Amino acid sequence: MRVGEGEIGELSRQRYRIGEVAGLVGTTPRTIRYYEELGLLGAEELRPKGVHRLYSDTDVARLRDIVRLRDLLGLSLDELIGLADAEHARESLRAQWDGPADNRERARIVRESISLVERQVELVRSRQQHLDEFQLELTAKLTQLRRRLAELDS
Amino acid sequence: MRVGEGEIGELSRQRYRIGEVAGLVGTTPRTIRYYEELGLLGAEELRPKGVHRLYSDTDVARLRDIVRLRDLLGLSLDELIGLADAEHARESLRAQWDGPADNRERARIVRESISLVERQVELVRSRQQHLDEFQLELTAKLTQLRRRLAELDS
DNA sequence: TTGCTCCTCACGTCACGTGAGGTGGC
DNA sequence: TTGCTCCTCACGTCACGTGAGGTGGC
Repeated sequence: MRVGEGEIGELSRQRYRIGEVAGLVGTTPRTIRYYEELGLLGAEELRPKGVHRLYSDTDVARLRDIVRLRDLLGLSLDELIGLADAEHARESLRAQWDGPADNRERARIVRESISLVERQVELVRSRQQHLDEFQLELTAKLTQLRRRLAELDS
Repeated sequence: MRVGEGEIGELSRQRYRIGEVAGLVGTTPRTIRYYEELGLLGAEELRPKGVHRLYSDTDVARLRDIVRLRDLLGLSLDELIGLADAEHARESLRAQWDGPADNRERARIVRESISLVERQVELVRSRQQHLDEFQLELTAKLTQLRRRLAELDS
């Protein structure tokens, strides 16, 4: 988190306002503020009170992931904090990346990210299974009902 | 809802206590009471205050469906009320079934049930699609991370 | 009779929604 | 300068959780 920078060579250092971000990820400003309060987006960044919040592309990507985890897997925010640490790890990775070349440390961080993403994949799979079962029951119900209807119409 | 019955020929008129039901469907007594308060289980049945609640097999099946809809699709209780009316329709169907033979009315109820179940199937499908997309992104992330790790280890 | 589960308030909590009143940037 | 979006309290709401104190059935 370098301050007072303005170097050349930084592509797409786009900044978004909270309303834009909300629109991009499909949520509300209030929710984003709440997540910041909980520390879900990383350090509140010592923003002086009253000043408008600004978000980067990585912030947007992170929020999108969080919202998806929440909506698709139904995780509580407490559980989300654990999984969102994957992004935290990746950020510290990026910070490391430009620093001194400690490949051991870099590998450790990458492995940590991998295991977190693997856990997410597992959760998704489990969800899909439950949905598959549910769908089977529903279609069974449907054929049953249609059979009954056919009997009535005859 | 006949009272004071004890006829022969009624199979499995099993009655469950609220704690048993909670265990069977994977929720808590408090939640079941709350759903009854909202009318999700049909008429509160004029139960005198303080008397223990008793549930039938169909109540259990209904609750199981509600809980699944809630957990897998993330529906609000307001939305659930609409979908739970499928069960309501089926109950009135059953009531009709033993009554005078009005096949037209029966067919109407069955068609209504069908369309409600079809809506549920649609919701499930849409969920599955989103999960599929999410999983694709996650596995893409994974191969990316694994590649990076391989580079580091070399 | 003794436990265990049930009952009804009723307050607490989590994850935000919704104004109220005011300030800031294109 | 005028709107529009942003800001911070702060109270409301939805979907329950969690005791407190008491009653009921095997």
